[in-house]
Amino acid sequence: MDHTLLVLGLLKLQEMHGYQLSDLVERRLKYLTDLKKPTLYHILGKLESAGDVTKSASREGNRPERFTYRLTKSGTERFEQLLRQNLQDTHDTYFNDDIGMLFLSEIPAAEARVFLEQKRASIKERIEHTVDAVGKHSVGTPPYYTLRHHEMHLRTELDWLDELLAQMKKRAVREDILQCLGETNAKKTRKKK
Amino acid sequence: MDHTLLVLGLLKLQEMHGYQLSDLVERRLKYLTDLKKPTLYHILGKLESAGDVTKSASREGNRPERFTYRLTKSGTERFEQLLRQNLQDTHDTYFNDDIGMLFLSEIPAAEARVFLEQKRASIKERIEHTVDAVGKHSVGTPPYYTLRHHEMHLRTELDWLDELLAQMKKRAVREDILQCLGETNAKKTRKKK
DNA sequence: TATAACATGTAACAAGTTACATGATTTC
DNA sequence: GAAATCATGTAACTTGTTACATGTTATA
Repeated sequence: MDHTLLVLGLLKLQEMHGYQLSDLVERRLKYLTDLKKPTLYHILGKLESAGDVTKSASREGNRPERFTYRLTKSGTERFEQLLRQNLQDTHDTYFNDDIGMLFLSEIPAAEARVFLEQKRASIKERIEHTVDAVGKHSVGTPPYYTLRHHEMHLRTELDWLDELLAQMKKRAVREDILQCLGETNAKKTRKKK
Repeated sequence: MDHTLLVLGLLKLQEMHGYQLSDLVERRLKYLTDLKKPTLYHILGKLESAGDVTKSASREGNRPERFTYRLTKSGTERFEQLLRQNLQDTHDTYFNDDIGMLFLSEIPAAEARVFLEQKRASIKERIEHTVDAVGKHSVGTPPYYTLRHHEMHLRTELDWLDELLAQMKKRAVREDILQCLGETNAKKTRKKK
């Protein structure tokens, strides 16, 4: 994940201290990434030693000291470069669910159905939360678009599960995974080039 | 990613040597994960010292030695436990694209449109490849379901990009990202609990 | 005869996680 | 007076990546 880009981008919008950044990510952007506090502080430390951000201390009363991070010129350049890179790259997305699904025929069909139904219910719940969040944003803002993105993929997840469950009612999931995956034991068929 | 589950599962289907496993993953399952050879050998090493697989050497002629890995009883148990865990867990999926999208208004609209059009083209290509691959599998096999899953998400990606591009023609992407994300600078509104 | 495929790894590094450590202030 | 929130980090660990190292055999 492009955590460095995220941190640079947020600091470009506004200077912030670490906790504030972390809070923003954990509350408002948790559908985007799961950046943990120690990872964030680690990134901030690296950005600082690279000269992309500056750190200035301030204290209110007797509270712990706060360090406000501010983008430097080099940080702004770095941000723009990483942003263009991110927008140009094609990112593969992998679903951890698929790994389990690949071996679905290794457990009894009845048990599998229970798991899938549970998954379905939990996705339905998430969709509702996401729809609520989308409704709070006005069309045309970047957070709206990314939230909408998230919502669309959750709906696809639901559609896929429904397709799978419907087909499981008609036929069992077949067990010959390896054969389906093609020749693996036999000498590979040379690709005629 | 649940790479350990994947390796255990494949070895449960058939004993294999490292290169064979790696080849299978890279050729047939590259839509599922991007497991690299050194990572695979590392996982095999750990499984071996945990007693989940056994390693037996064999040699054909003067070729480099091959080590065939075979699941042990404890490995089979471990597999079943990890599989049930995977099927029950709700996995968050994050899209690296979203991080760039969040800052779309930080570059000129015309440039952004070019990037998005490129992304659209590359996704269209992938869909075609995936449809081809789906067609080669028969319905009811696990690889069919996971490939179909992949295809559906790619189509959603295309739909989303089209929605975004259509709206960008009507209105500019707004720049007030922080305001959209809510109060960050002001004292947080305490949630009334 | 060169390159692709077969076959296995190590070493150094980068990224990220979990648990721990510390201490103040505000709200219930 | 306890719990949540504010605020910052470190240390140890896990996971994964890139580059390197080595050598054989089959195909173009």
